[in-house]
Amino acid sequence: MPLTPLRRVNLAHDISAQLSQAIVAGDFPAGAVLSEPMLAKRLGVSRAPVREALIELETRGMVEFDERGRSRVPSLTHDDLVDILGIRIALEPLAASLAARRADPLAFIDLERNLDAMRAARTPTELARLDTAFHSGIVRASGSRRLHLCWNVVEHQVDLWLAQMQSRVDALCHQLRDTTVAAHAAMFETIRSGDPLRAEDLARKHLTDWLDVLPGAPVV
Amino acid sequence: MPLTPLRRVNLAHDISAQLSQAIVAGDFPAGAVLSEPMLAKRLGVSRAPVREALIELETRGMVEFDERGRSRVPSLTHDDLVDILGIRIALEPLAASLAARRADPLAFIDLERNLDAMRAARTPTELARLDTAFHSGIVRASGSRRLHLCWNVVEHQVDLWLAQMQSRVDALCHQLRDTTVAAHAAMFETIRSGDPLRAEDLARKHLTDWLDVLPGAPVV
DNA sequence: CTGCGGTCGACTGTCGACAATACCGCGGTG
DNA sequence: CACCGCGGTATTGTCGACAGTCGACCGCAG
Repeated sequence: MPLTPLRRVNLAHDISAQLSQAIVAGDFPAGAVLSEPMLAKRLGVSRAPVREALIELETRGMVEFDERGRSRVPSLTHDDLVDILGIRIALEPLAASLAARRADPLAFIDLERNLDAMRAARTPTELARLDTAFHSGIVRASGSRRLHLCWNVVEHQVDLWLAQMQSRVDALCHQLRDTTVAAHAAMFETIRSGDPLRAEDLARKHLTDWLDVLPGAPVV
Repeated sequence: MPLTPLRRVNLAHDISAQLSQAIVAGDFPAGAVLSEPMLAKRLGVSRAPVREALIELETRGMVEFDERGRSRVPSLTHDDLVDILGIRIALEPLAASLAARRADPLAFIDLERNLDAMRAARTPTELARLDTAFHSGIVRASGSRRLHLCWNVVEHQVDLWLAQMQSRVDALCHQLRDTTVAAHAAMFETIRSGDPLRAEDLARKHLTDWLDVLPGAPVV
């Protein structure tokens, strides 16, 4: 073991992650107010780290501050969804291209493991989670810290969307499961083979396919 | 007067803006440690809002936390610059396209004013600031809140870059001034005329031009 | 019954304080 | 002379507290 002694704890970071999960899990529905004392009490900590976590989530668009400083879970509309997808179509092909150029074997392990997990996944929720994780993996494989910062925004938005349209997503995932896995596998192979242009195209195609299929499933 | 009652103050937000400016102004060079007590003392506030501002800047990549929690100004390399430009080439054409589709007259006023200011600008620093502001204006004109969140990351990176390579940037700006103004004017006209495809192309071209000119000016 | 003012509770923004920890320089020791 | 331990200092992470403010609720006058 490399014995990499852990960095000092940071409650704010943990709280941020936990809050994300809670929101995605539907614990705080769209529009819900996240009051700091309430969260602090539930988490058994003081308000300071809670505030810091909320600020972090705000810059990623996972919570919104109203004019009075209260944080709420934003509610997404169908337009928001198209908006998010547009940004993904801009960013992810770049990530795939960079990943293919970089060819980081460590990242490949992650991606491959994700593919296996996806083939074995049972519940649609699990499937959706793995789908997002795969795309995250590609961004990480790109090796661009800044692209990753941007992606953080997008990822949280996607998570939000998954939380708010769970039923639709479940249906779609079930329906598109094989297609998705095949598309991911193709992207992975192309990236591993070191073909940036084709990887870029595949990533774009994979996302625009979603754009095509979504209007057929009008959201809420 | 419309009497538009002001939202409650938030020191953290102001501090964040002021810190950005200070870093860009070269007050804190790359690698400098931004200790919370020092900043709090200089700003005449307590550490709490300073911490919150630092967290916000961290999610935008304008400061980095080391393993011990200290925040530092990141130092950018030439690779980082190419990286940033790559992301801009991914995001800004999308912004231009959306802006053309949206055609928000209010945003147009901003852009036009910026163009005028740019034509009248004297110092290269002023020119660089206006250049970034123009691109920000296009992102704002796109009307996409999420795109704006992503852009925040990029903008701060560009600011950092401007701060750290000031001499090069000054020289380039002076040299490219007319070209830049012309490109901006063309983009503005295209967006106002409501031609998304052409706006997208122009934005991409404007940025890839930079990509071409930069290797000729090796950084540092 | 309706509209108004006053009061109560809750929440945010900010502050100062405390424990824990890592760095720096110094003195002692082999 | 080199090395190790040690205290002082600075900084972070966290906490509890306080003021200001806003919304909700209630009683009262018209």
